[in-house]
Amino acid sequence: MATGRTHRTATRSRGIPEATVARLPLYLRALTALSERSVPTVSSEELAAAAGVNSAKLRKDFSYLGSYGTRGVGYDVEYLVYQISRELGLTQDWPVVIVGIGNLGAALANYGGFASRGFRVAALIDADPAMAGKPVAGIPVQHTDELEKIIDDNGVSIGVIATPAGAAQQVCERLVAAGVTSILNFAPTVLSVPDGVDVRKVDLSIELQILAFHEQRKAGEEAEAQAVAEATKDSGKGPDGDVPAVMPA
Amino acid sequence: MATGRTHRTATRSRGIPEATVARLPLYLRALTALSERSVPTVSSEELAAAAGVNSAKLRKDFSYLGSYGTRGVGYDVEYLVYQISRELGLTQDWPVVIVGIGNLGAALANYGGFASRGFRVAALIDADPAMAGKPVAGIPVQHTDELEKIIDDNGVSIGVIATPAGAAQQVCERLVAAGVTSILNFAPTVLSVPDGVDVRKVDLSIELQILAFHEQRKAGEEAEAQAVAEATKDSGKGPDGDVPAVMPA
DNA sequence: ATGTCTTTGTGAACGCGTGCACAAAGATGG
DNA sequence: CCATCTTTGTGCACGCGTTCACAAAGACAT
Repeated sequence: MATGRTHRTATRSRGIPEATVARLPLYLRALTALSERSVPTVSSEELAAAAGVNSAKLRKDFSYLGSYGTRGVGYDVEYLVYQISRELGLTQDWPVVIVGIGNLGAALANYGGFASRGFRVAALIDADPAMAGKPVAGIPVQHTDELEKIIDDNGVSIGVIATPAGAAQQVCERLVAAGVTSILNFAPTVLSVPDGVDVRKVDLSIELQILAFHEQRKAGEEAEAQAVAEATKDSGKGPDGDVPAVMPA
Repeated sequence: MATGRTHRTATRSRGIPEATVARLPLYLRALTALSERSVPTVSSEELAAAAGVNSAKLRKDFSYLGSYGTRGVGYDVEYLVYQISRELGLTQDWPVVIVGIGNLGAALANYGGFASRGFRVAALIDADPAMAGKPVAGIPVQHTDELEKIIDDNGVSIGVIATPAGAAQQVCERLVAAGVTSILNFAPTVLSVPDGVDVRKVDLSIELQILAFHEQRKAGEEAEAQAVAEATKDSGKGPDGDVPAVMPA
């Protein structure tokens, strides 16, 4: 979240590092799967494999929460599920509004992963009057005019923005003014928000571009000389395809 | 296990830090906006503000690419757009397949951000025979049986998985076997892939859970004493509000 | 009870990323 | 041509996150 201001206050929060917080949901998911298979206990090694992380990292992560394991045995699955859920605040109900019911907004509204983890879609909001009243995922879409009232009535503190980029900042400001303090932004824009408001960004285009970078590098390692020759038509920059160390000024 | 370290050959890549690569698309977007407004040059300070990052960080990021700025002036917008595009591999065409045309898959297919950045949706693939032939975003959906042929015919190296969690690993293996080496995974599962294959994950549920954590903490800072008193009914846990260190099992 | 075996919890080292602060580079004006 | 002013490029220090490696803790068998 490079968006707004410093989240320094958030980092220091409670001794739990941000990186650890980001992994807790991962552990929780793996643990829930184990729980459904009625597995009573699990070792750090096994759980780490299921979550796709290093076992030492997992143990250190858990150590921030407390000593919930038993040496020689492992972790009690049910107990750990509860502890992590509580730590993440999932034992309470989080009403969420989704603003912008296009393709993506509709997909989010239909996404089952929300309801199963303490999140409840309190309302769907769209600026298009033609959408108003139309049910999406069983919930009637409401017009943007109602935004403030909806937030207030439902005590919503988490908002999801799935509008076009042009509308995102304005929607963001209205959400914040109405009392929302956490925003999940799918619009390809940098949102600026006041201190105390958390913004997380999900950007499909950026993820693909990062993949493309690595993909290009992989391809370049094979047919490298060819690519360099191709790029040499440049101004004074010359071939930079692979020269790793020094760069010509 | 001697040195069970099979991953991270990618990190060292070309001297460009991973964190920098992740920001390049951000800069590129800001630069493109400037380009459309016909702004000829931009200083690191201005561009950093537009991208929502620190200006020193931006300059350091660019320094990994080369010396593309002019002291006392700033950066030439067009030139920088080109350089970053090239660095990210966006000057070439990347055919992409999307597997799993549910709500999310359809949203992705309709997402304009792909086409505008060198990505081309080569095919939509779904396991449901009823979907076959049905056009989504103007592209007819094809059945999973065709997967290998599609990948091969189009030279696809990037795949997007938008299937249910249960199908993701299997789809992943087929994609990889067919020649895909970069995967963007929207299914809430940990994919295991052979070395040399890059996976990036986008998980809506996890993002929300991270927000919930911060939101809970924010709420807890106000009515903290009350929450602690409430939680004291626990086993041996006692007040967890701020005692991070020792802890009886 | 005692020894062995398994697995946790963590101290310490290391590497990466960030931000400061400044010298070098170049533009601009006289 | 020289002085001044702007802005880049980067050396350096610091803090966070990751990983190793091992002692402590407990289960379990004898």
